[in-house]
Amino acid sequence: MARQRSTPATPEASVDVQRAVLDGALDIIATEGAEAVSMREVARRAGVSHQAPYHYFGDRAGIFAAISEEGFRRFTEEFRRALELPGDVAANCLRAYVSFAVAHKGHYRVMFRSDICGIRTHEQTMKAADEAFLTLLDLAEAIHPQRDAADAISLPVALWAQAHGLATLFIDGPLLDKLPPDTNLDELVNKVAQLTEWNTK
Amino acid sequence: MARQRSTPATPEASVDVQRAVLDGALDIIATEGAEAVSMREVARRAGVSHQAPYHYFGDRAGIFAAISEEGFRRFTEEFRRALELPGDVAANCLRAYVSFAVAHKGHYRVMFRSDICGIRTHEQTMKAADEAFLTLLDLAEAIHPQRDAADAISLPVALWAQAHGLATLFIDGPLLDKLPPDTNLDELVNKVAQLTEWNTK
DNA sequence: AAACCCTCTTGACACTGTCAAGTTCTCTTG
DNA sequence: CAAGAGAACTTGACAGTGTCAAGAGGGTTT
Repeated sequence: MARQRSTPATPEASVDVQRAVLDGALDIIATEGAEAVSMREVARRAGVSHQAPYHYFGDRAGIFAAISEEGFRRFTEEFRRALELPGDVAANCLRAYVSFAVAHKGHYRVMFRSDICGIRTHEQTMKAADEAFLTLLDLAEAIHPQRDAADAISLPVALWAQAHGLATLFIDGPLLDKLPPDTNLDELVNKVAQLTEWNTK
Repeated sequence: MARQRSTPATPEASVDVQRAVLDGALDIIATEGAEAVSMREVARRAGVSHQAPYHYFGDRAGIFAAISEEGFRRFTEEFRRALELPGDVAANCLRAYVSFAVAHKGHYRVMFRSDICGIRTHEQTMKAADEAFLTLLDLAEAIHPQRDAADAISLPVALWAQAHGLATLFIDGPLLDKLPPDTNLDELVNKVAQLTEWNTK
């Protein structure tokens, strides 16, 4: 009655454990919030001892860092796809951004919480975040290619703020309580996109 | 050597304890993040037993709810002042919004974290949040008074998203790491305000 | 004087993150 | 093919945590 796993120490199984730990954590984050994640609970859900997660992730922050990294990678992928879609690139990207956040609530909730994942100490996570930031610069470039080189940052920041604000308000904020219950979120995002004009004079 | 407080059971002293608990919590939130708040640590900082905070706030979420409520009240006050300033009302309010968030980091970090303060169970906090939301509607009205009654929500949402996004990126996000180190944040907010035009056709 | 409440305190419990020290398997090296 | 190395865990312990329960002491009311 020592253990349930049939092939415990193979590399294949270890990936399973790693994945199970992350999935367990993501599930808790999405349903109960990041605070509710405990090393022992994710270990329990993964069917391993309370110390197994430490082997892969070092500490609690390590789990969040891994989730953050994965989130930024997937985000970059999806955002790049939206960048290449025909039509209004700003609206397409805003939609993609918010869709990602809503669909990957667990990831998104962690991605911008540097307080819990100690991003500065996890190089891979930082690199993934940088990569994501580059796609944002590409969007700004696509919207307004010949803008002032001396102020290359205002438009990306404005774009990011709008998208990030919308996303966090949808996920965590008290916004949803204020909306009429039959509100279509996709439509609302579209309207916000139509409402916004970037003054590129 | 039973206790240090000279007048323990007077109402005046009780306000002190309440305030000390909140201030201790706010200090921790602003410097280390909300996760780092522990009932016992705030009690220790306030110089009371580990159960005293429970008397006033019920549980951990109660402390966050009280902070959130206080935050929304102060926010409403400051935002209303900005609404009545002469000049570009949208720019004034965006500045006021971001200033509030940066100056009251501890409060702001909690105000939009319904996961940790269980806002739905704290009526006073909800009311304060509603009040704040109303000021936002007033801003939308000031920007574009005769807008379509059937879509009264898009512009407030768009405004809120921009301000909230900017604020959270400044406070918690990885944005600051991406900016040139000599960036003036006030100026950046101004530029974003100038860059934005609300398509009110 | 008695009852009562407000403002706390002390004590206990199950649970948490994490350090330390095994244990069991697989894979490489001699 | 034996031996050692290392990966992938496990069990055990510790201090710290949130919170329930049961007071204790003063002020006010009756």
